[in-house]
Amino acid sequence: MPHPRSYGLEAACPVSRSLTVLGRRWTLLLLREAFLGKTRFAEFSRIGIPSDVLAARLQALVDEGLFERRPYQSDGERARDEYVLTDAGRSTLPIIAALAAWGDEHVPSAAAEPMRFLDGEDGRPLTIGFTDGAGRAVEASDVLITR
Amino acid sequence: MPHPRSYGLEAACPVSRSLTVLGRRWTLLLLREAFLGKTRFAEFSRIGIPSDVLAARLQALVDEGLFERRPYQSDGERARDEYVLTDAGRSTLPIIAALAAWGDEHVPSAAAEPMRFLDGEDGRPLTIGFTDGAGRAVEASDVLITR
DNA sequence: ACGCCTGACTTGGTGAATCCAACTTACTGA
DNA sequence: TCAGTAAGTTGGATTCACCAAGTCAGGCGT
Repeated sequence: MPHPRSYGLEAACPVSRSLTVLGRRWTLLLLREAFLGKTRFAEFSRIGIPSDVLAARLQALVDEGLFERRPYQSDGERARDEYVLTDAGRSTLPIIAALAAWGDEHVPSAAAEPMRFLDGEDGRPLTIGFTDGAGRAVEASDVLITR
Repeated sequence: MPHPRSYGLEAACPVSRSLTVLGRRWTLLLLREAFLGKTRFAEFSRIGIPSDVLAARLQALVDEGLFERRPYQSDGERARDEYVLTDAGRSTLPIIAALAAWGDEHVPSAAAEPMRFLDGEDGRPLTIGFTDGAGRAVEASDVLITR
């Protein structure tokens, strides 16, 4: 069973469906590492995840189409696989950004290293938030949710 | 111990700190329900969470300042407590919105009921995404992350 | 007054997910 | 040939989540 103890891929609520794929322990941190450029098993391993769990998560992320497993060879080393983000994987960036913004604001830490998001073309700092149809930002406190 | 088997409230990475508070099973779904207006134990219970886990999560959310527990009495019923979002709790809305958007886009379901976010003043539909300092939207595919 | 009902939990036992240490496999470079 | 490293796998312990059942308090019908 690929998703035991999950909310189900067929749930009506899209938050439940997302969490079925992304909600298990370590999964979102692996995506964060991938956005920071990590691709190999040993690199992901450094965040402290047990190696058996890492193997299981990487397999699941490949199966679900968030990571692509590719043969890789740097010279002088033997061939092995690397894990790179697919389009579906890359499109989780707003989730990572929203988590980072909330953590920076609401869970202070002496060791905090704030995470920054920049425009790829001109390097302007970016923030995550709500925008209307014309591309204008709207304060989160002014937003209503409807099912 | 309030956060066993977590990434730690003192982690340098804000994503890890957020997930220490928000990452356990059911927690983000309880926030979603709160945004949809639910406040009482029995209402939260309807999403399928075991009652012992619900009691533990509500207590943790109150302790961490995301929910406020308030005495509540509707006429003809006895007094009981309701759980309402604090400012810190309300500011998780971008996380919920990002999860909802990804789920709607990447985890299709026959039973899907898309989630909508509206401007509280004029009802315009809103989307979650990156904006620059001037409040203009930037495509997620053009965004760089830096540690 | 008495028992019943409902909401909000608590308890005990079970299974699943995670953790940890140790082991394996495949290749490489000395 | 031998040590070293990357990428796993395996076995056993621990923590977490699940489920059914029980508790407790206040209100209501009779």
